[in-house]
Amino acid sequence: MDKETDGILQNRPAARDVDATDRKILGVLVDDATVSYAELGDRVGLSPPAAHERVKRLRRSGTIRNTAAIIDPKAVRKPLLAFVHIDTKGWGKTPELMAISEHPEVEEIHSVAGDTCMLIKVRTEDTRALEGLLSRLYETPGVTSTRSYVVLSTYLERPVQPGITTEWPAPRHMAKPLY
Amino acid sequence: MDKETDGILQNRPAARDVDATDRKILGVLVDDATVSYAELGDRVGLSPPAAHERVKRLRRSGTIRNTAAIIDPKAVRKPLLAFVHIDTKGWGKTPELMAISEHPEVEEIHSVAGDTCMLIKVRTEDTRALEGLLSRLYETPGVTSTRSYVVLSTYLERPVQPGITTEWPAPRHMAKPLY
DNA sequence: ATAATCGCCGTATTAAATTCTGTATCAATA
DNA sequence: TATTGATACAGAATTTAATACGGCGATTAT
Repeated sequence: MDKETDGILQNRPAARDVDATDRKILGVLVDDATVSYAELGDRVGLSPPAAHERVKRLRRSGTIRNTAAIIDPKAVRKPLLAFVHIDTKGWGKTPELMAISEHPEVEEIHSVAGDTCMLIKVRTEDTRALEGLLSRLYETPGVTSTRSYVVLSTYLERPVQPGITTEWPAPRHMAKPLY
Repeated sequence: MDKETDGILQNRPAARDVDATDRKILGVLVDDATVSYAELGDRVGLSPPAAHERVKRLRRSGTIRNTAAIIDPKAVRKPLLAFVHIDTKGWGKTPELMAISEHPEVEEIHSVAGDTCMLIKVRTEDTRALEGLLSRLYETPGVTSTRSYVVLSTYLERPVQPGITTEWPAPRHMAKPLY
């Protein structure tokens, strides 16, 4: 199918009403938006360019909001993401923190304001691997467990542009389910 | 984007796990599945054919369940559909039924088994037009209202192939929301 | 009646999808 | 360690589809 470069908020491209042919087109595209305009035209009784025109209009008018891939959540389930509080003897680049950061599962280490402990973000394949990692972490001299952590099972991570978290309304991809 | 003719239930095309690049691809396609493979490749750091291969695999493995148009329900709301019981003096092609069938809003007329009245299916733009039609119908000599009807507001009608209603499990388009 | 508009078709052109071939990389194996 | 096989990729070539364009018939407005 085509890629429409002109935005949705164009200067009002004649918002005709959705007729029977349009509904047939929508019925096809809801099922499978990867059909060619030739096949689409065949199914609804139009020539390829005519079908193309219809779809373009349906997109511009917002009747077709989007054309999106529908993802199987099970297939894209990501490994576990855990935020773990740990106690160390100090802050900064102490030997304990150096040792912790050696583990590839540890992605971030934060000094938490108003608290005497560190917060680390770790990512593992499953709970078993998470437990193994934590026990290994707690074996590090000077590191003690606070038994305070959050474990999340993420689906699909999406990059967030710097700054947009302060925008309002929220950017579209923040409002959509993360799969 | 492409149209995959080979079915999903192929003989197990190596269900590799979804890696970081796949997730990037999914992130793009969830937002907008109309991007070309060239642009998709650009965004995830692959050549167009490589991106194509990845997407093909994601489709075959079922990770990408479908690529569908997302429709604005408000834009495709259909006129009212009403099923109305009416009393007539008889069955068959009586003058009353002929008069009723003259109205273009009347799409079907049924003789109902085990009942002495008729069931007609009518379609109007809105409730106002529906009321007007009904009052006109009831003005027909020999036709009296039973004050029994059902009014539905449909979104998008989809043709149903003859016979499939007896199939099990139900065909996919029966299970999907009708917009 | 006449002009204007709209939606469509057929054709031509452009762009993208798809195929093909060679290559680098990694893993398993002799 | 060398070798084989499989995998994923890039680049070029080919096929197919998307898109632009011109003209026609029907409908609507003037």
